[in-house]
Amino acid sequence: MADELVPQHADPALASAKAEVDELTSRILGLRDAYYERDEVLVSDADYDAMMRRLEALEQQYPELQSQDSPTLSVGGRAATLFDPVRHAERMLSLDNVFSLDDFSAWATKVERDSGRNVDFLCELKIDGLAINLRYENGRLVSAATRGDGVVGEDVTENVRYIEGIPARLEGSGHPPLVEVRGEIFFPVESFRALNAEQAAAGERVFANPRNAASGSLRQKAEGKNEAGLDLMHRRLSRLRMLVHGLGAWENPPVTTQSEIYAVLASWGLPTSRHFRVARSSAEAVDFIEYYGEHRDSVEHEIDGIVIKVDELALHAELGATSRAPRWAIAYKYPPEQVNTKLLDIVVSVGRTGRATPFAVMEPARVAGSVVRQATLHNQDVVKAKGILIGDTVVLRKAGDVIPEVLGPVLELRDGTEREFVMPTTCPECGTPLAPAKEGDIDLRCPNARSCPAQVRGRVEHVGSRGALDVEGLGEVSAAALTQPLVPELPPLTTEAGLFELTLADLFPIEVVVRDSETGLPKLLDDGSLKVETPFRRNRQKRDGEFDPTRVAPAPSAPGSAAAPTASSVISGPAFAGDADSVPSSQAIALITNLELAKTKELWRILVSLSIRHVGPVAARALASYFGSLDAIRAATRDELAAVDGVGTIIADALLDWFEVDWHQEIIRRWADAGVQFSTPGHPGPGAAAATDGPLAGLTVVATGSLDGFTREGAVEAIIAAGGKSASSVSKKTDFVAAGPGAGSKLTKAEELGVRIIDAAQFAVLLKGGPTALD
DNA sequence: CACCCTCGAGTTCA
DNA sequence: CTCGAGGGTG
Repeated sequence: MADELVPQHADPALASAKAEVDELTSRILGLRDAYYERDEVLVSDADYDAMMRRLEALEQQYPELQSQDSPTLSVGGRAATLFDPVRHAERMLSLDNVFSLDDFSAWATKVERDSGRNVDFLCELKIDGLAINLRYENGRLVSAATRGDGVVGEDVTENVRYIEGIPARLEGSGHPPLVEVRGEIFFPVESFRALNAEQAAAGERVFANPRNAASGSLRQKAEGKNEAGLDLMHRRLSRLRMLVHGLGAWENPPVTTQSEIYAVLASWGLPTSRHFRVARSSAEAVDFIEYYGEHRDSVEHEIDGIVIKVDELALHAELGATSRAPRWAIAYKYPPEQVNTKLLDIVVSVGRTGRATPFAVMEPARVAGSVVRQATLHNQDVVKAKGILIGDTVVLRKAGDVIPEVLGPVLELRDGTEREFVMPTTCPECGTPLAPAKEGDIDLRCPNARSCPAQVRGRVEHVGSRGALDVEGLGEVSAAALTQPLVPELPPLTTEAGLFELTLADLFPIEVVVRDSETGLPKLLDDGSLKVETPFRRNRQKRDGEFDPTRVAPAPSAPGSAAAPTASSVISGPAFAGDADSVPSSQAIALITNLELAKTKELWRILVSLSIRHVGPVAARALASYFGSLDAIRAATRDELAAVDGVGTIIADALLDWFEVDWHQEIIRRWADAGVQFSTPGHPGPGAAAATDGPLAGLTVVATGSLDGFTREGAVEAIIAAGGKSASSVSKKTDFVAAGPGAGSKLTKAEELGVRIIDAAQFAVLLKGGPTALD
């Protein structure tokens, strides 16, 4: 869907914010002009400050709205006092922005109407860097200046001389005696990563993004530096690059189009971009926009949009310019991949393994198409390394367009009220002192595995998860409901030991406090009492006659599982039909039914659901197929366990340790008593895994994306059933990558490594007949 | 000791 | 889906 590749800004809040930003910008610039040029004071300082603060706030919320001549960028004149001012020979205009394809098309239509004919559009990448004006006199570079406010910029000539690719002297001939060239200075993404790695290693501040790095590098001052400092400064400058994209006034140019101008610039030895195209229609321009929306990462620099210019120079004069921007060009801005937002707090959560993980709680912010309010910070060292303080404005992005990540603070916006994050010494859920699992570990853990509510809740949820017993109806919400105390009684589950003993009567009384999805605070009723829900019971329907539990359809039974219990078999025995007013909800019946189904699932799934350290689906499969039963695993020695392929001494120790613990033994006993099957029927007993044969013997296959005819799980099962190895990541050892639509980085990796990629149909053929069937 | 792999965690969407 | 951490293997 095109909308997804290039999300539309249908957001009305954005549109009104843009109007306000434009209004504020022009008013403030007008006031400044009056003040600096004519010594007129038109508003009070307080009003002026209020306008600036409002503009800053808006730009912080919507960074894409910040124009290059925004007054917030030159506030305080800090940079202007460091570098000498330079007056540009010709005003450097900025570009108007559009934020949706519809708005772009509207602009193109208007341009064609005003021109009275079809128009060719020159499309190029909008580099996220610093606008620079180079002045050449008689072919020699005499001045390089930042954009500044468009009229006066800062003189950075000496620094620019160290940038590779900017000629001190123009090549060829035919250039006017005085010519101004416009371009963008940027930090290539690769160099930026290297720079930040070096900065971090040296304990220096890291830059939030390549643009900041470019700006910081270009604005370095030589004064007061010793030899080593100068050397460092020059090395950093030499990593910068520039691409030129425009030319100041040129009387009677020998060309008629903008694209020809680029050829001329290149012939003078100036660096021009390879990524441009002349579009014969606005539809072709849209193709260009969409293409680079998907391939933003394939370019050496960051891009924040696409610039579309009318190609024909004669039309530039005809269309003219407003006071701020030309009418013959527009910038299409992609939704930002990075935004600024406020770090409200750093909170620590405890997972099922007891690991204490700090995460950032932020003011909700839109990034790459969704609203984010939390992001993991991994551990206290990462918090420190990022240098963020609670209360900071932070840079937020989505790694791989999915996972929210806090990059770092915006140091300029600190006001002194920020405070450092202190890692708690006790578990935020149960108060037990946190400690590393072993000497030297960075991660802190809550050692109260048995009764820490967070860990019990996490483990119960884990049992229901897809990689374990895959119990429909046992997710985050039910796990929390089952493990929360029923004031004043104990919760239905104090550990996972009782999970398979649950009955409808146990679920029936559970009440859950309803929380506001925005604030996370409990909702209150009008009388001030807590609003609660009863997810496992609902009011008896009076009119529709009696409740008939057998009419509630059970979840579809897993293929191959014999004699799936039905809803009626769950209810039978000491039937439970609720009380006078209410009956079990369909959720309650589904949960009990699906737990019943889970008892006879494959041994490896049972193993995974025990939450033994390091025993995930892969190790569990290896153990299950080798030993065939939990008893055999329990009876095995350390060496016998470690003999299993994929299991080493550490996992062996983890298993032995796990079986030692008495409440773990209780889990096994009670699960077994409740009917959980801890063995694979028909398994011959411990021994080498059956020699793998089948069409895929000896082959490693990775499935990614949505493969027609397979679920994710199903594809994995099919690979194993065919005698192959199903891996979760692509490496040199991978033989095939079966990729469907929606495949992401794994597909890229496969292309990089030259691993053979097949589609769903070929995958099916491969499963049946092996690799030879493909050719 | 590299490499490659798996585990575990957090997050967001339809 | 991606990352860091840490295990297993050659």
